[in-house]
Amino acid sequence: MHSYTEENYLKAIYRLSNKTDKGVSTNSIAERMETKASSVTDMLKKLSEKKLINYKKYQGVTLTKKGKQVAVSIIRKHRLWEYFLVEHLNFNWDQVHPVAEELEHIKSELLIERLDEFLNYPKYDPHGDPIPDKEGNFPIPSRIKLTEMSKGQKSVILGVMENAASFLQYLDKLGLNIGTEVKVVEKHNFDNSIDLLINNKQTVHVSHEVARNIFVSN
Amino acid sequence: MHSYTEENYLKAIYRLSNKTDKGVSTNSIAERMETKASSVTDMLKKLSEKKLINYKKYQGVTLTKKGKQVAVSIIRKHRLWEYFLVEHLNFNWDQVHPVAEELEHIKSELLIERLDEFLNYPKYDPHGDPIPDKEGNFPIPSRIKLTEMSKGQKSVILGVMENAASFLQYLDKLGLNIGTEVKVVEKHNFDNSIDLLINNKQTVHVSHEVARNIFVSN
DNA sequence: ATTATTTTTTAGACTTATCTAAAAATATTT
DNA sequence: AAATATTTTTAGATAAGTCTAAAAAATAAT
Repeated sequence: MHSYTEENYLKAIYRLSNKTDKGVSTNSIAERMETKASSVTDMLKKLSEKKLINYKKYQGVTLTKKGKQVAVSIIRKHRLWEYFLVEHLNFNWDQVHPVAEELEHIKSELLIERLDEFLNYPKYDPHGDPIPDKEGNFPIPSRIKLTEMSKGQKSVILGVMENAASFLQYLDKLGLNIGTEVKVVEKHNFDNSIDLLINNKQTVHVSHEVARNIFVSN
Repeated sequence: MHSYTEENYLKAIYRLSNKTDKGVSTNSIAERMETKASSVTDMLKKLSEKKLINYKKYQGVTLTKKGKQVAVSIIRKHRLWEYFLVEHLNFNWDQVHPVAEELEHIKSELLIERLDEFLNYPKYDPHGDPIPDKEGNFPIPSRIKLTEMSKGQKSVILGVMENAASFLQYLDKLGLNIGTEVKVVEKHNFDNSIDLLINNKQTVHVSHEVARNIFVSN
């Protein structure tokens, strides 16, 4: 069907598409895939021939319906496996990504349906990212960035934008996890950092950079 | 580390080694891998350079200690995944092989250790094949072929030698599964077929070809 | 022990995905 | 708008794994 590599390109293009409404540039793909622009161009031609992307030279690319379907199905597999690893094999949330990166390419349809059933159709992965269903529909998330909360407001952490292990470990250290209750005690204008009261117990200080990578319930 | 393809060659050589005490021939590998002898030769050179096999031109190959370790670890992963698929995802025993064939190449050490723990350290896969432990040691099997049973003897089915889906489905139809109690009612000399009483209920007739692919407890 | 057959290896070509270096197109600056 | 800089594409090479066709070695047959 599609090669491991093709699937990874489609996934990368999908992710980048969500950040702009224009076409995705060759360089941005190269950067994300940690490869060279010339390699990207070669692959774009191939994906275009397979009708997985819309591609005109120098114009940037968008996914076709078919391409989007493939991308979403890979993301679905990735997140279901992450959920499995954390819930059943006792992985930490900062350990699952590289393993799921491999598991997401296992081909069997039956496997992923049965896994979904076994896990009881989870809606969010361990990082709080939404898991699309079999038809490719995402659960409607009602969440805002932590930076958008106002002073005195209370909320619950739903997920993160950045999945790097180092970031997740830092959050663990601060005591910030999925489900943690937070209240904005103070917002500092000079650097946009925030003082948070967590679970009505201790207070922690988070930088703007950290806060903008955390989603809370709305 | 080792490529998907290298791992498959090592697995094939390991399996073939168990059938002869001489070195494994190029042609036999080619047949098993459904590839051409010339491709096999190329790969043998590569595996030899990596010290995974002992190879001298025209002589046939054997696995080195290192090569055997890799092969056994792949088999371990394959069988643990098969067990998972049948026990937790409700796969039938004739559906698991192709999926496990992919899953066995997932690299994470932690994954397979945790999976083993989650499954409660099973000793046999759904086909009755022994699962080596982390150190590569197989459980000592005490089993004989169904063809070796004598008239009147009672026993329990422990496993099969042939894993083709069509064969497994045929066994299902006959009512023969892992754990099924069988008693040899009659052995027919002219074609070596056997009449079996299963679970003290119905009697079935199995050909020599079928019987020699079934393992029973000793 | 020579010939014939089978097995195995070599040589050269193809495919997929990658790279470097250079050319072409687009964007930015003055 | 001309010059400069950036982005993207092309051309040609490389590595892994495969293939066909032919050569070399080993085995079997007369």
